[in-house]
Amino acid sequence: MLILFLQKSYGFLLAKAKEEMESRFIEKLLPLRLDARQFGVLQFLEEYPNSSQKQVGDALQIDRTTMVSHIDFLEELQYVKRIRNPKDRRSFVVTITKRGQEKLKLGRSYLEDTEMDVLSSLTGKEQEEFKSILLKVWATIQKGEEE
Amino acid sequence: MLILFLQKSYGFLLAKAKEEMESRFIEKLLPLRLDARQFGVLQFLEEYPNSSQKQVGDALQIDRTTMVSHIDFLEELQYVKRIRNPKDRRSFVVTITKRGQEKLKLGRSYLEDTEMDVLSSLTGKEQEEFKSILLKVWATIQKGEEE
DNA sequence: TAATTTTAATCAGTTATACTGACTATATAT
DNA sequence: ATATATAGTCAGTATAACTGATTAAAATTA
Repeated sequence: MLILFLQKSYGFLLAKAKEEMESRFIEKLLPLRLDARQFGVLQFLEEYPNSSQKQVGDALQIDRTTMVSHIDFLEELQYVKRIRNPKDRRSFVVTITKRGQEKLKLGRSYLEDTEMDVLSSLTGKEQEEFKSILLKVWATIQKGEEE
Repeated sequence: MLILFLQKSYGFLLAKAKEEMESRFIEKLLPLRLDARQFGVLQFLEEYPNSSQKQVGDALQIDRTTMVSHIDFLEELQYVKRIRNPKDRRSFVVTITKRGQEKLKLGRSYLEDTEMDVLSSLTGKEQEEFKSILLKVWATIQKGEEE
């Protein structure tokens, strides 16, 4: 198939790379019964332990009602626990369990495997450049969101 | 907010860049009454005129029943026309109309504007590298799909 | 201190989107 | 001539996130 306008656009190429990365990752996550979003929630909770549902949602841009379902789900799998925050009894302190940490560790290795598969055609130097470019773009996006 | 594991992952950064690109593009497309997917269909039809719904769907990975809705929608806006293919009366030849071409042209300029906005923090050289890296990744993905 | 407003989480119901599977009409293969 | 495969359609389903109302608790204000 000839090169299309679409295939010369950053937007299209980004979307394709993202889809490929995500679909491969989701497939690897399947046995852990997690999707990419839920993996993200777990990872956030490990790095920012005892966050509230609101804090997780704000950081990962997940709607409050959607957060309820995610935490319900993760709690059912015993990957996290809700504990009432004694300092603010409206909110929960959400903690990742031992089991959750184990799954998360596996998930991280799956993510790294996926990334290396999808980026296998790039040289080490290109991979570095790619990361640094993506970080620059991310910084722009972050700046835009502050306003 | 400190850098998270997530923010060091290609998958996460790709997803964020893609989301930002897409949401800004969708917003710009709003007055044309198109979303990114429908824009893609129009662009494909301009480059591969007289494709069938199946051919568009195969190229852009859109399900056959979803293609029906997209073409219904585009036809209602008079951006495309369905004409029975006399050589195979099961299928349609889908053609982009004059009006569709005008909207498409506008859409392309919006896409280029969006891309330049999102990638504004990159130098010209970095933008080139980014494109060439994304094309390499795309080639890998394509190869994987052939099998 | 009492009354008011704001906030975190929840829940029922809605919306958007794409999908499954059955069906029609036509074409291809046996 | 019969059987099988294909393009497109449609009704109904699944999924996922969202809207708006509600509860309980906290913060603000009077």
